[in-house]
Amino acid sequence: MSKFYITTAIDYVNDTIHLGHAFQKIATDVLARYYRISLGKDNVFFLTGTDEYGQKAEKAAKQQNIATNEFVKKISDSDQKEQDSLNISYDRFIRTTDSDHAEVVKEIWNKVEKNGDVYSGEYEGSYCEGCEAYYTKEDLINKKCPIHPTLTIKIIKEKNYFFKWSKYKDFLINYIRNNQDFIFPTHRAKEMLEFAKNIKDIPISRSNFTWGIPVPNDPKQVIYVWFDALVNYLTGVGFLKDKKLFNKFWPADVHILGKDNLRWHALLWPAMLKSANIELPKTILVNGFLNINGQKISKSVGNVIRPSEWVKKYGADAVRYYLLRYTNITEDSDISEEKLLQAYNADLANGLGNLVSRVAKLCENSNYVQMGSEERTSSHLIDIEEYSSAFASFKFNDALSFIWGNITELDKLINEEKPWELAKQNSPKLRTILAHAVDQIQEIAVLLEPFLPKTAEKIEEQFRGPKITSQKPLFPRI
RNA sequence: GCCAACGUAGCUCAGCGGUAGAGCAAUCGUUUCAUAAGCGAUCGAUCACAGGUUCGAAUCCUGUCGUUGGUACCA
Repeated sequence: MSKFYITTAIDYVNDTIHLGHAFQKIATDVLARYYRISLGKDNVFFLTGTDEYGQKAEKAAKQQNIATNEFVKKISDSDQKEQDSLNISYDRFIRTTDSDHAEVVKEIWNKVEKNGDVYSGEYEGSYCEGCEAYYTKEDLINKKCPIHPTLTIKIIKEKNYFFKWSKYKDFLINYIRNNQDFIFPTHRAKEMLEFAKNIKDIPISRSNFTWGIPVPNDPKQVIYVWFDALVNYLTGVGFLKDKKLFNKFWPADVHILGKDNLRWHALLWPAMLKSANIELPKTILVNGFLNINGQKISKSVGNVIRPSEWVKKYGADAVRYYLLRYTNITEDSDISEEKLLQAYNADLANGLGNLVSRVAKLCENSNYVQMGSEERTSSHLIDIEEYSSAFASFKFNDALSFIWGNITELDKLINEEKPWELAKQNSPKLRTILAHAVDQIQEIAVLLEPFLPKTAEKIEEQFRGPKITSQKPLFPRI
């Protein structure tokens, strides 16, 4: 692999992102930072952003009596602030309302249409005016909407443009079967294969609201949000604007997304790309959801926490650490502030922070001078098998366990060699032990870079030499 | 209802056919360079439950229960 293009899901702007979204952003950021080290900074592109069109956004804006474009900007800005608080190192924060995006969406629409995959049709469905949404017959209870049982369900016909999704049924099934790496974890691929068997054409335009990108040559219709949103992955790397950038980075190496929108990424997106004659992304990584204290994160439960709230209390690196160390990215995980605190004290304060303190103080007390502190060749260190294989299979918790194993080992070694006694005896062995300890600390710092960028930087600075001095604790005990 | 994943010590997870593992928490001991930190030891699991296959099953098969996801136009 010579380049790495990774994307997060773009978050829908009906509300600011919470810790659940942060989980995905942090994982993506760790991968981006890891590949920047191993492939070089210029060979990685990291895209994230906000998904802003659609009826829900329009409705939410109306409720708050704000112009829709102002409303979505407000949420998008606060999403970006949340990501920044976590030190997410995106190369572009895309908004689907960005002007270059609309151009790309229209271009894709035209390509798909030219390929004969767009046709005008009529969508007929059971419509609830309370929800402003269609229901399938199975969803209805006694032929009534489950949320508005007093209203009558109307059979509404809407003229729409349809995408010939069904045309790509066999292609999709074969593609998923023949490319085992396409959907990760693999049991999600099975889910998609089941669904693909019954794939039908879908309407990709709407006429009952206006907040969207207009259909080319038919301004009465707007493009369906998913058709618009997925295309952001092309816009983000300069599909029309910057051919050089696009050719370098496309196809995407990893799309990371929540399990709730897998279908669109695993089935609709590849069909759209195939129709437009554009190469398909390599891997779709499905992340699980976070629960807090065993409960779903939701407004109605009242347990929504913004990432920045935890960052304020514990620091970005602590939140990043906790969220990836005690979870499994592909599965649902349960988190709590109490467990975060436990991890903070046990691993960051007592483990990493204390080790850094004790080695620094030992160096300071013995007037240790770091000789020939040449730049660490980070990319070499990152080739450590146990570490890199964890990244290859997206096992962030394993990579972190490996680093903490190194921390424990160094602590043990210091206990055994007792450098403070060697200092009293003026033993020549002291220098050797300290040199080894400093070397190990530097290695640990490199391995930490993707996960705890700020902390790694502080450690690298502190141990660069020639003189190494004791500094304020990295993670004061709480 | 149907399809699928998951269910291993209080917690987070590893093991996926050959005498139950790690880290955290708890308890005890020990060191003093360090953030009342470190290190060692102990405690702690009929591997969801019930059958089956096998010389042997946490590991394969069947069923039951529980959790979660999907079951199309919802971001």
